[in-house]
Amino acid sequence: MVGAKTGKRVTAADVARSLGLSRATVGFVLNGTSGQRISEATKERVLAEAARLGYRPHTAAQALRRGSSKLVLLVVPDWPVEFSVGKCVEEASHALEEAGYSLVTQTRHPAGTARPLWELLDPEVVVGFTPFTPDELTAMRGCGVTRIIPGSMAGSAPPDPLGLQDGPRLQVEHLRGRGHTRLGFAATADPRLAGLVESRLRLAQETAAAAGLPPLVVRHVDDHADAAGEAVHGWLDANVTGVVAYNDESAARVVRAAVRAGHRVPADLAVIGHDDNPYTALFVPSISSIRIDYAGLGRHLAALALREATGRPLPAGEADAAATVVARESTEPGRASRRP
Amino acid sequence: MVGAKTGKRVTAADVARSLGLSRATVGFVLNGTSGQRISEATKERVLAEAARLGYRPHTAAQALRRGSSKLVLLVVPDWPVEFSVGKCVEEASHALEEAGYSLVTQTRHPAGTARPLWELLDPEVVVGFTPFTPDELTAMRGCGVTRIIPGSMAGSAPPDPLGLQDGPRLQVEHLRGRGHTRLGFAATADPRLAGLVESRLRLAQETAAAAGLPPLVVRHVDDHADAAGEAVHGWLDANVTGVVAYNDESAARVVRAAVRAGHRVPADLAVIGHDDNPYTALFVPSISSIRIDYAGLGRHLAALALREATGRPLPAGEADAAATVVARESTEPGRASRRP
DNA sequence: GTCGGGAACTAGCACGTGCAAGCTGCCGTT
DNA sequence: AACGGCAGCTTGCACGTGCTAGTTCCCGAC
Repeated sequence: MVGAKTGKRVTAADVARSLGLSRATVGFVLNGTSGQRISEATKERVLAEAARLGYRPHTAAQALRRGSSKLVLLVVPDWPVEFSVGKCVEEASHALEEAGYSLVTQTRHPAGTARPLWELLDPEVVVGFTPFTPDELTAMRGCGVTRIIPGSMAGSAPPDPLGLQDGPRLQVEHLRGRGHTRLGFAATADPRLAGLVESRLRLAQETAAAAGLPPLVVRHVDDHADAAGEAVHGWLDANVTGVVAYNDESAARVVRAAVRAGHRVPADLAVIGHDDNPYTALFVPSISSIRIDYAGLGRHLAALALREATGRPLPAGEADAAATVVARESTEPGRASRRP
Repeated sequence: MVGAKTGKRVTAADVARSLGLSRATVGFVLNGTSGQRISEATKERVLAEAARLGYRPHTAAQALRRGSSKLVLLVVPDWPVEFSVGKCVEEASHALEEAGYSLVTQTRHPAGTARPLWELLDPEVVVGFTPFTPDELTAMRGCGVTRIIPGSMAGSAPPDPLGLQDGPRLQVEHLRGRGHTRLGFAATADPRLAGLVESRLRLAQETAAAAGLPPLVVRHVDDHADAAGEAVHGWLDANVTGVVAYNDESAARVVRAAVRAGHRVPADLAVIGHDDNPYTALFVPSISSIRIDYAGLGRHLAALALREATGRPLPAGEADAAATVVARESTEPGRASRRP
């Protein structure tokens, strides 16, 4: 920290000069370059002096010299980002750090007026929570970004390697396992979430179709004051007994409307949410949900990025437990189907 | 885009070689360097060829050469980040872009295991939504970051230049203007929000004290199932007639509990929230709140950062309208104070 | 003719780093 | 004594850019 006084940056040359060594030696020690013969005494002197002067490698110079920025860019959608996503990011950057990489996140805005960060950070890998549009892909390629996750749709790789598609599948299978065959889907009308709603609905429909169930009856639960009440009414009229909700908030709207209308949850209508919002456990009845293992997802994302950047293979058996069902009262099987 | 085929980066030297010019000329044209005599024809040729080859300046090389990264780092707290904060970021990065700067955001995690970005991006300015801890400040200084907003507490500058402190002040003044003198404060028990709750409460208490009002009666509204109900009861027992809520969710809990207990809002208890969540308008009664002009806040942050980085002064009269009261039914004055 | 002067452009350094290739002793072997 | 080998270091280039200090060339003035 001594050099900090001057305001000038402390370079490796400063360390070398201060010790009467050459810059190369200092570089070898600081990088731990293999195939070099440096005496233990010199190594220690260099490290001590670097610490004393408060040396910090100049990232730009490193990036220039080695041609790679050691950066991974994570593009986060413009959803209401809950704590859990933060956890995912935290975990991912921690895992990347161990490999010498750093994570920068950018929120993708619908307006999209701001210049994307991949233009100026030239990251080695760009990771998106959701697939990129063709426009974005060509833009990235034009900026020299070649490693992109999820990969181009040209390959036959599954479009969603992040385990996010497991949620809707688990919701449907959970209800089916509880004996429900006619299902509803509770959607939100928030336009900002339209893409995600669409995506989750599609996955749910696919799962239902694959299981031989009829298509889910879709209702919006928040486009006007009593939307949820009408939705519940509509579902019961259509003999729907189980509702897959877009997320926990939608699920809560359904549960509240059903209870207020004098129906029993889950006896008349079972409901399962998504995201395992802390509040779901507090409801009466408590609401079943899908818990995403965001920490695990973060590690998985980091592993994917590292494989892309360094070629190191994925650690085995990590991605499977990304989503799990948290069964609570709102889908409890034991409750007899009776009206008060 | 022609050069993109090779996979190699297109440099200014490539453009120069392709035109039979020197690299310096190309540099002058691309940077619009003043004090240089370049013929109009050459300028056009250079620009056209650069575009044709898909030239993109190497950011790391630029940063190395000019010694500045043209980056501004925005440190966002680990709150549940709503859409509105995204809007703020979007607006700020747009404003910075016009000055040639770019915005990178980092979410500050409580665990803090990940290495902070200011170490490796060396941004010219670091902007925080909330003041930095002394530890963070010294860490930044050690990394060569000298321009920090909010500035060090050593100076007597107001600790919150971001206009965020206006919210609690406006809440108290709004209720006082409606004739309420004994006020309550509805806090959340979420430990992750403790710092922010503390901050808003302190500002509210200061405003109340300055206005000659007694201290606000603080109650948590979500630390157990009927916390809000008990809070309402407690407030009414203490002759509280107006409640300042930490945020809109707290406000909603208070309103719901009050209505369920048969009280009138706002006649028996007026409530004002904070953040102007879209749902507040949908409640019955609709809930008054504080609207933060996030777009304006973003522009203000950008202006602050630019002043710090370039010395250009702040555009006048921007920061004043950061927070405004949105008056709705939950604080409506006309409703006579009567019980049914 | 030559000479000043300006328009138009170029040579080349510096930024801080990573690393390939080379250089200097010293020691053991023949 | 000559020599090979090796530990331990150094010299020096390259990365792509911004910019200062030139250089060349042409044209008009004397």
